[in-house]
Amino acid sequence: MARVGLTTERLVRAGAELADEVGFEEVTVSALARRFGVKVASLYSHVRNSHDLKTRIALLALEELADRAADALAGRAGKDALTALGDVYRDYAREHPGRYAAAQLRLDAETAAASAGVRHAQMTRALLRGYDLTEPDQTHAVRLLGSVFHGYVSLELGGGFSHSAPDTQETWSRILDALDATLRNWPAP
Amino acid sequence: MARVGLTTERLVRAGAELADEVGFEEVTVSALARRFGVKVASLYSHVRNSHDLKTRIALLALEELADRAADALAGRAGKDALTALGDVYRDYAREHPGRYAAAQLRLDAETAAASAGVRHAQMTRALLRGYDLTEPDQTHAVRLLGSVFHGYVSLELGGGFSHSAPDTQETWSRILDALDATLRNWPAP
DNA sequence: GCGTTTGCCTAATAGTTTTAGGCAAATTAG
DNA sequence: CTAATTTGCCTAAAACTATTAGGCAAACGC
Repeated sequence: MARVGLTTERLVRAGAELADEVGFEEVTVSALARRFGVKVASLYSHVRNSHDLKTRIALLALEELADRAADALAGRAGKDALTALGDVYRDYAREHPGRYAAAQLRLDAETAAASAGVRHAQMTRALLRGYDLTEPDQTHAVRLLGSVFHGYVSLELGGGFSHSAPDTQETWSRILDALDATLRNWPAP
Repeated sequence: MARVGLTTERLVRAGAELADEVGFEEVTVSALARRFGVKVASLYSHVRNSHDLKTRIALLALEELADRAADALAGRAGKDALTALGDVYRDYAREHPGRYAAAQLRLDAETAAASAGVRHAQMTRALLRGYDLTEPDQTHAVRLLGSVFHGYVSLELGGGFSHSAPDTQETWSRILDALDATLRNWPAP
């Protein structure tokens, strides 16, 4: 029988593409097998099960996102960095909605700790060094940024701001302005 | 054969409970039939299909949430109202994680327009009357609030802020403070 | 070439979704 | 109060997904 050359790597990569095309929910072992023209059972030598496959796609997305973030943040500080980081999340979600959804998958504590998720937290903290925040306010601010970025991106992607004026780009800019102002002038408790 | 007394209403309500117990993802026609002690096919007289069931659960959650919000906002203004609304979302998500997840389901435009989703937007706008914002800033602010509330709640629920100091209640308070300050002092473009 | 590893296969089991058609219980009518 | 009708839940069946066990042949190491 002709061998297609399946590897875990190729499966995960194809799974990520599939997610972007049809949605992360629809990524299934069967669909992936179909895409490679092999039988479903053949995938089970390369991924443990469906959950394992999805987890690996999530980890891939988290890494790609962290790589982009690191790139975008290099040499930037203050509002410039804030905008760059926000844009990384927003652009990634728009370019790769399936991967972005995958990145939202709940990982168990151990997997999460070994994932690129920690880099994300570190980079957000690094960004905040451009503002004048000390603990515990820095942590509060990390969480605020995470909330706004994730919340905005997922609402926009889900059509929550659908087709109504003013356009979403304008809102996004104004939200970044507002965030910058908030961080520069963090209110006392 | 003994009749159990299935109705669409009862199915949706039980589906919502099931969602809170095992997660919205795991709400399945089969599981619901099991819960009622009837055969799977019997449910198809009351809900069109699996997607219909999930949609109805989502609509229920949106309504419950809107009712709570209306209650909480009555007689409040300014930061008081802001805190009350934020707490409604956060508390609801903590009490009913499955329903909250359901409320995030992507509805098609028509269904969304007929849902309690529009009440949510209206209430947020009403809240903003306590601040000095005019269009289009008001819309930007509606979107900001939606992003922060949804983003924070879903990250907290997903364990994104897991078990690290400072505790999430403190962060939540500080985020509400920051939002209030931002709205009182909305930055010019 | 020969043996070993490994990749993909067939076969089988189990669970979910959905449709079609049937019988009996509940409801309405005469 | 029986008879007719509606309705509720059932059985049966097809299609798809997930997963495991075991087999054969291709690729590789010598």
